[in-house]
Amino acid sequence: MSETRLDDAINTLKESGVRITPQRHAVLEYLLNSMTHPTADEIYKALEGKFPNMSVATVYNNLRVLREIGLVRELTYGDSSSRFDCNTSEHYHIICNECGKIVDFHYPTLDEVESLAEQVTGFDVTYHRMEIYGTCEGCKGPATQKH
Amino acid sequence: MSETRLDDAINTLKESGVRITPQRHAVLEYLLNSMTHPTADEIYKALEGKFPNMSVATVYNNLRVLREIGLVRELTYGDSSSRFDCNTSEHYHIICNECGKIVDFHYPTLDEVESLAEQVTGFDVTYHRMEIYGTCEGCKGPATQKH
DNA sequence: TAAACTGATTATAAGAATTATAATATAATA
DNA sequence: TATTATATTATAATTCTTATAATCAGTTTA
Repeated sequence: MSETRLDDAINTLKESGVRITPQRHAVLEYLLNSMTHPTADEIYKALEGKFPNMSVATVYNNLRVLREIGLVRELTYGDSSSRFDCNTSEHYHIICNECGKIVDFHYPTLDEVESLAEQVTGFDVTYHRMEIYGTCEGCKGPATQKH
Repeated sequence: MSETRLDDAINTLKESGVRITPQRHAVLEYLLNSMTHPTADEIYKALEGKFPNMSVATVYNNLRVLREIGLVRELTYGDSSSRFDCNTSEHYHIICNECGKIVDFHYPTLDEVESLAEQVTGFDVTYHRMEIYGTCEGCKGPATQKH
């Protein structure tokens, strides 16, 4: 479905003079098709079958390269490891404090906040992030809590 | 200036049945008087002089206790280590991507977003976080970039 | 006051996530 | 093809955080 997005991303890579290696291509493709904001380790495990010799360092290196070009955004939630997201379509996240589930939440982009922040602080604003925390329906249940 | 806030916080500790040890008191006081959202290590280094025998684990333990009571909020920004904040007055943060500087940014709480999120997702919302990212005035300068 | 109990601190080790290093391999260019 | 530059791999090192066990301090009870 998102062939265009992948092509666009690869064009961006080419324009940046970054080589498109099989591993790099796979990391990018996996991120584009993934809706779950994976961690580096999850990406590594997912591509292990296709690239049995791939190192975890390669995943981190490629994520860094993709982030530097602006194709990928690194997000740190409460848990220990970073999560990675292709920052194409704007949306927010709501996160369950009990089970860690992450659900997309569509809401108009808070442009007003950004522009006011620029005026007040003198920063050049590039983006913002917002997460909502709470308890998901599954974890709200009577005695069925945690773990 | 913020004697009242410290007293309030200590009362909360007492009501929760948590012992008020010198180390715990010091961590709490440091956080209340600090405007910089320090990391655990920064707190440790700041109190090292007063408590030469204090362990880093003590700082982490106390931060966890204070967080569980609700006196302290743990924030994970882009960098590697968590930062801690006394979540008394509601405000947002704007963060410089170049130098990591964090500036408070006052804006009306986004209650509307929370209530809409509850309706749409079925979560029980407890709180939200929003951070704005950009380049601060100091880092915007001509060739004076990074580090 | 003494003894017992609970919780806190310390020192240390262990764990996990990420980054750095050096050697090898691959791709691009002349 | 030869040369050069970049990527990958394997491994080690760092950093942040948590777990463990022993010691210590404060509180309660007899």
